[in-house]
Order: sequence, then structure tokens, then C-alpha cells
Amino acid sequence: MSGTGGTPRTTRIQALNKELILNAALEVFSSYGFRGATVDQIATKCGLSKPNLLYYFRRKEDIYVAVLEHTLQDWLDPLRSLDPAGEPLEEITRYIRSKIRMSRENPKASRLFANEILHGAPAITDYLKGPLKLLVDEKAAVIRRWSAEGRLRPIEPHHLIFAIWATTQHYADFDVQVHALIGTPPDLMDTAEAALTSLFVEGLRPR
Amino acid sequence: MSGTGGTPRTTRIQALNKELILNAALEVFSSYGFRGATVDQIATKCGLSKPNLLYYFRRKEDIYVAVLEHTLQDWLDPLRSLDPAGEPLEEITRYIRSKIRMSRENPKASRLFANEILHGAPAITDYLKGPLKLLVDEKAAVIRRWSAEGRLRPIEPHHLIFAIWATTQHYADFDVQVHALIGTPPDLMDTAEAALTSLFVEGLRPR
DNA sequence: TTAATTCTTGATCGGATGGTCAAGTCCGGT
DNA sequence: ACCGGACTTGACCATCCGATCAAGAATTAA
Repeated sequence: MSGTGGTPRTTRIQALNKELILNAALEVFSSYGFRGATVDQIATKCGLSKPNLLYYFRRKEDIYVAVLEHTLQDWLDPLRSLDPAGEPLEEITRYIRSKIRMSRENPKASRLFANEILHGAPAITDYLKGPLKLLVDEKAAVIRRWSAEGRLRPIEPHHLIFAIWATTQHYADFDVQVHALIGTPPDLMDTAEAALTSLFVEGLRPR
Repeated sequence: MSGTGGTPRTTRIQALNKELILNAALEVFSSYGFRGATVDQIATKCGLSKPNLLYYFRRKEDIYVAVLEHTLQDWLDPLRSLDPAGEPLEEITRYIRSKIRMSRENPKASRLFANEILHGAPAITDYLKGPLKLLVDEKAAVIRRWSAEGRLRPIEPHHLIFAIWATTQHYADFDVQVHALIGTPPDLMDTAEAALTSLFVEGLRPR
């Protein structure tokens, strides 16, 4: 019995195929954007037929939203783990390192968000103004306290957070430009990490 | 006579309408990207008919490329004016200021490029690997010399340039997110400028 | 095995959109 | 005024693409 309450059971095949679809969708959407991507592309990439995709997700937009939400979860973990009880400069260094690592390991997720926000974030405005703002304001307060205690050079915390986001995600979002300008040295991201951490640490170290 | 050499004369109406089209196209392409924009949207925005647009630009892509090139010209002026003979920290401060001003005054141009590069820069790879790389390498050499002379904390110049681009353009490209997180205070960009200049100057000032 | 349910897809529809064309209107030079 | 070229556009075409549906295949529960 599939539940008198009407709860649709999740079958083995469902879980498998939804996973397949979301993986393929991340690749396609991150490369071409929502409008630029086609359901057929995603279907081909994961070896399913187009009508089959639309059996699991009724509309193209549903796939897109699902990918966004699926990816949003871990995207903010690094910021969440910024420890108010830690040493300010160490915490910020650690934060930059994890953001750089995410840019290297999951550039597609970065580009997916970049594209979404660039186009006005129609699918995630609620998220931006809700959970994200809450988290950011909370961490901004921590940074502000560090500054007040003289453990960090005074800086407007939100702008510091923006600066860290911008610089680290730049290597994922604009990697075509980066590679056009400095090629593809094997230690590119290590050099980037070193440059950014030193820049921020020295820029933030109290006199 | 319109020239025996076949040189097509540019009439008054041509100049006027091409200008109209390019202005409308910048708005539309920067909002929706190449795929997302429609010729009809551009036509409506500038009060011309769709076939009329395609009389001046044969294909949609021609409009897009024309807008890109038209905008690329002034986009790099600030970097060009980085003066090797100037005081390093002053020059970099001035550069950040002009980049911030461009983000405020012409965010559409910034978003147009961001979108283009995000999607692999199919229309401007030659430009990136050619003229842009030349300019950037030249200025990187200047920065490297400043560091060697002890007038700047040692830093990998290309990554410094990336960091300045990323942080300043962030306010144009991701302004939806910025406003979702800190609202729209009238002095937003002034505060941003202050935060960024202090961060970079202190991060780069030699010990 | 059997029957119900879930899964899969070829065929197709309908709207959107880039691009064409023929027929007309406007403008500038003489 | 007149003429040739520049400009403008309504109607149209071809294609792409999201979405639907009916019919059949596979899976599961009994």
C-alpha cells in the first residue's frame, strides 16, 4: 500500500535517476545558464530520454531549482564554520582556504550561482534575503567584535565578506579569463591561495 | 558618388540608429545574456522593428559582438593609466577607485563581460589572449618591479590584478546579492571604496 | 503467476524566435 | 519635381525546444 495519507514512496529507481539527472543538470546549467541549457542536452548527458526527465521533474525549471537547492546546502558550510572563539586571522585564513578549495573542486557550483545571481537571482531571492542574510549578519557581527577588540584592523565586515567571496570565486567563475592571461600552471590555485591569504592577513593584521 | 572603391558611406540615419540599437542591446544582453535576449526585445526597447534591426546587423550575434567591442574600448582605460612612474600605493588606490566608479556608473557593461566570460568567452577569446594579455603582462611587470624595489609588499602581480578586478566588479555583477544582504544605503559604494582601498593599501604597504 | 504500479519512450503539438522577402516609404542630390 | 538609393515593415518561413500523451516495458507486491 502506498500510504493512505497519499505519501508517495521513493523507489530505488527514482533515487538513482534523480541523482543522475541532477549531476548532468549541474554540468549543463553551469555551462550554458538556464535559458541556454536544453532538456535534451541534460537527457543525453545522463543517458535518459527527454520525456523521462520530464517524468521525474515536471518542468525544466523544476530541474534547475532542484540543482540549485541541492548545491546550496554545502556551498555555505565554510562560512558557517567561522569560529567566533578562534583566533581572528587564523579563522579568516582558514575561511579563504576552504573557499579556494571549493573553487577548485567544484567550479561548476560556483558558476551556477554566479549565473543565477548575475541574472537577478529569480529563483533564490527568498534564500538570499532569508537564511543567507541571517548567516552573513551573524558572522559580520563576529568580525565587528574582533575589530572592536583590536584583534583585527577596523573594516566594514560585510565588505570584507564580499571581498573574500569575490576573490576566491573569481578563479571558478572567470577561469577562462584567468587561463587566457596566465596559462595553466599546475600550481595555479596554490599560488592564488598564497597571494590571497597574505593579502588579506596583512591587510587585516592590527597595527 | 559613393566611392569607386566601394566604400559604403555612413549616413546620418545609420549612425543614429546603430547608436540606438547598441544602447538597447547593452541593456538587454546584460540582463538576459546572449541566449536569453531576443531580437524583438532589443527592437522594442529602441522603438524599431525587428526586420529593421536585422537590416543594420545581419545576425543577432553581430549585434552582440558590436556591443562587446563598443564597450571593451573604455573598459580597460583605468588599467592603461596605471603609471609606472607614480607612487605605487597611490597608483593602486587610484586604480581601485576608478574601477569602483565604473562598477557604479556602468554596471551593465560589467555584467555583459561577466556573462560572456562565465560562458567561456566564445566571442572574445582572441581579445583575451591578445591585447588584454599584453596589457596585463605589461602592468604586472610594473607591479613586480615595485615589489622588487621594496615599495610594495611582495605579491604575485597577476593575482593582485585579479583580486582588484574581482572585488570591484563584484558590486556590479552581484549587486542583487549585495542589496539582498545589506539593503541599499545611499553611501554603499563609498563605503565599499573605503573598505577596499584600506584593505589593499594595508595589505600591500611594505613593512 | 498475476495484477497493479512504476517506469520509459516514439510521436507529436504549440509557441517562441532568428531570419527572409517583397513591397512599400522616405530622403538627398540634381 | 524627379529619380535612385537608402530605409522600413507586415507577412512569412524554418527551426528549435519545452511539454504532452498514449502505449508499451519493466518492476514490484501478493
